[in-house]
This record gives sequence, structure tokens and C-alpha cells, in this order.
Amino acid sequence: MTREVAERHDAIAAVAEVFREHGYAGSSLTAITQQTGLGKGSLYHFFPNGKQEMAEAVLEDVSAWFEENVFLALRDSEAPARGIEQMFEAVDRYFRSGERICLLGAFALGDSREPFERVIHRYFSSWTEALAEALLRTGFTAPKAAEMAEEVVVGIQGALVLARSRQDPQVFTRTLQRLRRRIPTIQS
Amino acid sequence: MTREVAERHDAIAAVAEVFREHGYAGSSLTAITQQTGLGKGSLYHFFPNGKQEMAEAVLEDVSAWFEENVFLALRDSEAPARGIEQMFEAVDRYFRSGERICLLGAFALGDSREPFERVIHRYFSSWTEALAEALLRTGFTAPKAAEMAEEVVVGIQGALVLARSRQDPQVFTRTLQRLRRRIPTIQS
DNA sequence: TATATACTGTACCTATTGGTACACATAAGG
DNA sequence: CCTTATGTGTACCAATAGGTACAGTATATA
Repeated sequence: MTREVAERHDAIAAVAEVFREHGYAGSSLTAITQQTGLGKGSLYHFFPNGKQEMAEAVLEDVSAWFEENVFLALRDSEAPARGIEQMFEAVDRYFRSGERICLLGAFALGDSREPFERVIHRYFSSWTEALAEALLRTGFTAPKAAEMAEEVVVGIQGALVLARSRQDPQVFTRTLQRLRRRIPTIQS
Repeated sequence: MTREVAERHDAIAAVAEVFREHGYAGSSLTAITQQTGLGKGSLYHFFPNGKQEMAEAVLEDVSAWFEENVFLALRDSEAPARGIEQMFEAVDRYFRSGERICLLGAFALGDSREPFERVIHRYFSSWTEALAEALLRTGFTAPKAAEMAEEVVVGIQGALVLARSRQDPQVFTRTLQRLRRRIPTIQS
């Protein structure tokens, strides 16, 4: 791993926080510059296509994190129930028990989503499909598995909206618990 | 009803569509001007405090619509089950069966939400509380009613996120059906 | 019809926007 | 030590941002 890659990744993480706070259109280069500590020179060195490339990189990075830490476990054909349990744990960790929002969801609702439609679409499709597959393998019928998968992803996203709106992260943890309970095979 | 009020309300509705499409920061005055057909003169006549007042007016307008068409029916102590059924119908109509997003939810996740925190908070609190009250009156225990109310509002918001993300409005109608089924007293 | 009030178009302002150019620093490899 | 790569700070740019000023046009009411 060369030095460049490592630092570009640090830049991505820093820029992500700015987008999380201000949205895409709301994140001016000045804001990005100040909150990341990176000058324009560095920023345009890592992201030659400017702001849009920054956003693409950030969304790809989040997607990759979920691919690796969530979807992969769900696709593990050996232990579907354990994969689902791992998903709930990773999701709770990632969203800091409701204190963080989902950048993909925010971009989907927000300004100028067109350039990012594909990444957003893929993220939610992968998630729902991987979860449905896992549920299928735990013994649910295909339609029931698909319905439950959609219910879980919908619930997580909705809970993030409500947690932020009501400034009450507990909405998120409560919802996660409720969704967990709805899947009998993983009741602990 | 004087002419002024009527036209200001038309302006609000037109501006709302722009915010729905581009978000707050993403809606430039030029974009608002062009998409609404209103010149800066008119815009600043109706909203002397500029863009922020436009957004406040829009959010207040949406809130008022829900207050009148949704929360009011829920608070009707005569027929709680019918009030809940009316809520589902109004919600389905308002969000155009999943083709429209919730501006309050979008602003909650999006850029510069601070100035609008109060309206957003009130909207979701009113909704959840009115629904919980109605469920209580249909015979559920208080904790069960509160849980179900949260589940419904969370589900609606999450479904809007997913419907937009996957460009599939059916996610919304399916979710609405599923939530309806979960409330035994209104099963049709 | 006179007049006050509601509404609108245009010209203009300054600050900030995203983006570029480029000299410079830094460090590793030969 | 020289060269090549990667990384960075600064000055600069045209375009656009949100906002203001104000003269002008409708319109309602008396």
C-alpha cells in the first residue's frame, strides 16, 4: 500500500464528515477545506474532478464498508442466522446507535442526486437482496423473506430519519430491537 | 379571503416543488425564479427574509396540511380506528403512492437543518403522539400503542427513502399495506 | 375616478462559489 | 546527491450566489 492511497483514504473519511453535516450542495469548498484541514491543492490532487468526485468517492467508500462488513456476512451461506445477527451489530456500530445518518439515504432524498443514483441504487439493492437471501436460507419462503428484508431496511432508514428529526437516538436502538425480535430464527 | 393570501399560498406551493427537487442549499434563487415563474420582486414581496423564509413557509405549509388532514382525524375521539384508516389514505394520497418525498424528512437529513429543527421536531412529534393516542383508544396498552405508532411513522419515512433510492414507488405502497395489516382493529 | 395597496420586472451590488495555475515542499530510489 | 513522484499553499479567475432598490403596473375599494 503506497503512501498516496492511504492519505487519499484519510481525505475521503474527512470529506465524508463534511457531507454528513452539510449535505452535498451545502458543503462549500471553503467548508471542506477548513473542516478537513486539507488545502485546495491537496483536495484537487486527490479528486481531480472536484466536488463531484469527492462525493462519488465518499459514497463508494461507505458502500465498500457495508459490502465488506455487512453484505459479506449476510451472503455467508454457512450461517445465515449468524450473518443476520452480525448485520444488526455492524449497523448499530456504524450509525453510532442512531447518532449518525446514512449518507446514501440523505443523498437519495437530497439535492442533486442524479449523479449518484447508480451508487445509491446499488447500495440499497445489494442490502435488501443479500438480506432476503439470508432469510430464505434460514427457512422462510421466498416472498416472506423478501418482505421481511424490505421491512428491515425500510425500518433502519426510517429510524435514522426519525432519530435525527426528534433528536432522539433511542428511536434507532428501539427500532433495531423491534426488527430483531421480528425475525424468530435469531431471537436471543 | 383576500387576493394576497391566495397568491402567497400559490407561491409557497410552487417554491415547495423546487425545494423538493433540489433541496435547500441546492435551490438557487435563479432556479426558484425560473421554476416558479415568479420574479425576485414577487418572491421578496411574499418572503421579505428571503430564502430562509421561503423554506420556513414551505415547511409550515406541509405541517399545516398534515395537521388538518391527518392529525385531526387521528385526534377524533369518536372513531379512532376510522381516524387511523383516514391517516393511511391521506398519507398515500399526499406522497403520491411513493413518488413524492417528505420535505420534513429530507430537511432533517439534509443541509442546514438547524434553522428548521423546531418545525421538523414538532411535525414528527405531533404525528407519533396523535397516532399513539388513537391506538390507545382502540384498546391497546400505552406502551404497545407508543411502539406501534413509532413503527408506523418510521416505516412510512423509511419507505419513502427506499422508494426514492431504488426508484420504485411500489416499496411505499407495499409498506403501507404491511403497516395497515399490523393494526388488527382496522383490518378491512 | 381617485387613491391606496398589492404585486412585479429590471438593474445592480458585494461576497462567495467551484475551479485552475503553478511554484514549492517533501521524501524515496537510483 | 540528483531526480522523479507525490503532495501542498497561494494567488487568481469567471460565474453565480443571495439580496436590495425602486420605478412601474395592476387591482380593489370608496
